[in-house]
Amino acid sequence: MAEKRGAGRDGYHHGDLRQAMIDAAEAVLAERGVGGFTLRECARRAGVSAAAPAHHFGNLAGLLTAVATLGFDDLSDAMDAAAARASAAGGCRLAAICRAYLETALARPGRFRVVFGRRELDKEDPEMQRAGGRAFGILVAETRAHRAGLAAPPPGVVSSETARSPDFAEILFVWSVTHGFTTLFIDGQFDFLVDDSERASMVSLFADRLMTLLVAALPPTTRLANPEHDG
Amino acid sequence: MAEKRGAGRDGYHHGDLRQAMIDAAEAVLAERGVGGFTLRECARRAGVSAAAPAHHFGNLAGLLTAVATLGFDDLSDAMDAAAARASAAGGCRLAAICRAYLETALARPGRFRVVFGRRELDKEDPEMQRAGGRAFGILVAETRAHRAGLAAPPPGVVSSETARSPDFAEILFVWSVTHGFTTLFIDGQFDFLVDDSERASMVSLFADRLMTLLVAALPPTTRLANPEHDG
DNA sequence: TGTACATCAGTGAACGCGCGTTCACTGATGTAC
DNA sequence: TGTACATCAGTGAACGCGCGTTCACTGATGTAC
Repeated sequence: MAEKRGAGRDGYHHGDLRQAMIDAAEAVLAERGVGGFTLRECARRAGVSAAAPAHHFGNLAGLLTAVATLGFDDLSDAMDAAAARASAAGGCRLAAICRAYLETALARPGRFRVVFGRRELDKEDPEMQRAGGRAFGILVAETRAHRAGLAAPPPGVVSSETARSPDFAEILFVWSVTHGFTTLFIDGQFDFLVDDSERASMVSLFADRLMTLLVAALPPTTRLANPEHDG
Repeated sequence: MAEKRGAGRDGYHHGDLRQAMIDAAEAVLAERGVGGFTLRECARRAGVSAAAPAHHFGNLAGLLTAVATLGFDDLSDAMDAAAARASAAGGCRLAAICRAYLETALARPGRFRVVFGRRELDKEDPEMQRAGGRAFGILVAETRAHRAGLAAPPPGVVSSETARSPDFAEILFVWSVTHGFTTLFIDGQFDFLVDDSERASMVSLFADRLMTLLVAALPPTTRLANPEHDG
């Protein structure tokens, strides 16, 4: 568990400590969760002194921000891939991206909690802002395309005025169902309802039924896409 | 902020340290959130040594469990009251309890996070189990009554077999939307979309629209209440 | 009405812990000449 | 091809902190007789 080696390991310099720290962070998150996450423990696993990470991340928030950025991009990648698969199979893209959101979180709950949780991140970090905007943009675009009856969203439709758009409530609705189920599940709220052996099959079963309800709930856009609004 | 006095304060014995600790815990949660919550800080605010709380709560988890129990009962009380008000006004009870859930969380986000978060609670505590079951029971009963077109749920209908009932997905759906919106909101995920001054009005506006979508999404029960199932 | 005594609910000091960060330092590398 | 030197990315020790919990203790109360 020590002895992570980068390409240029020479006994003194690590070679790729930045990546090694991020890998270690993932492992710590998986084993101990966000609450047990510490800089020193990550440094220990990367086989490096407690002071070394400061050269790469500045401080704890810097490392967490890097993890959150990865987490956002993971969500986006998973959603994009799921949407493409759904299109190819003639399925519902919106249900597919919601399910991808859930599954990404289940695969790495610790990382998911860094992304959406309460530990201090560097909110101004441009990489993280980009990654967050990308993920949100997918959700917005797919929700709109679904309501408009389009096979897939055209590129580049998401504006920064989303919060004032007439379909903001529908977007939040989709996000809320998906995020709510995900959060309740990974935080163990269903544990008292279903025993361990059934939990995995429960996700699969209920995720499908939830997505069906969700998709059915969304009223289609009443006019053609791109109406004049906000006049 | 020190000098909390119970009925029997005598300079040595506190009188009602148990209640004072819970009050202090609420204040700490409000100011610092779950992450900054410590036993010592609560003891300080209650004006008592760090060792004193052990006589009442055993340990940190004991205090958190007491707070979570209160949190559950708060949710239940708010939902019950909202449902009664909705009935009296001829409104939708289900939308009313969901909105009450949201508003209870917004009023005390720290406490809400203790209830649904990741800090260690004593899961075996019978009072907390009772309170949790009560809150969940309201959600289940109101969802069923709504789908069945009843004006209000009959008393005592919630069985422990909820997870196997045919309407479990609908129940989880209602919970997910409500919990998801609540969580996203209190964890600041909408901050980048809406500025501070607009946030309060946003809750009010979108909560209504979300509840409308949610209620519209629920298919009515196809048969009369209480079909034979699970045979 | 008095008194011995058990019990309860505090005190304050201490234990041992791990944390994030800073600091002066040093080993290794790359570059200018 | 050799060498001085700046820069980068490590080290290890230390700082100061606050935490949860334990421990022997003690002040106050209530109860049995």
